[in-house]
Amino acid sequence: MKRLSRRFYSRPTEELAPALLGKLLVCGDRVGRIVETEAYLGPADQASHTRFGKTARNEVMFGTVGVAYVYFIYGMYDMFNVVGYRGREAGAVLVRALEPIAGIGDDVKVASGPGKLTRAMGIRRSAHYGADLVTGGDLYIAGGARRAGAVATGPRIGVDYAGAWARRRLRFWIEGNRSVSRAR
DNA sequence: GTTCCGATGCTT
DNA sequence: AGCATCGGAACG
Repeated sequence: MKRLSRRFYSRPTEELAPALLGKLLVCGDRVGRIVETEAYLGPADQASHTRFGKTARNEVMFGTVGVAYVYFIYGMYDMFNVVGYRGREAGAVLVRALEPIAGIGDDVKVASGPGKLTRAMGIRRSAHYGADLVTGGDLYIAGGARRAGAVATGPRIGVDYAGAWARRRLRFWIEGNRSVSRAR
């Protein structure tokens, strides 16, 4: 499978997030189709980890695009993002759900949610923080074989603290796909 | 169907 | 103290 290029990630996350739908996330011999994403922008975005500027946790969001931003939350979940933005900005796309393709069983629920998919795929902050998806390593994104369905949009999940930014339609999913996470 | 809660540890 | 979550319990 062919890795997506650096150029693919060099665009605003609100464009990158829907473009990733239907692509294949690969970690070793495990594969899932991306069916749900969220765009997180630069420091103006009050829901983004970039909103406090560059810190030890989020520094890769300000660095090379096409690199993994993996963070640990709620004491038990790793979340997988890929860095993307255009020009002198910052940002990343959170992958929220995968359709199982290979190596993770065929239970629809196993990768339906951002905390669950990292467990299913074996993605960990300790192993993959800052990993370059373009040049090498076990973790990457490849073009999908099938065409994705229609793209639906809605507010991002779990960011109600972010005021008007919480209401922007920066969540994207493949309409009707059974692996899309249920909103809370 | 809904709402609430605890788990568990890093970040600000 | 709060968190880009989740599964289960309680309730209606």
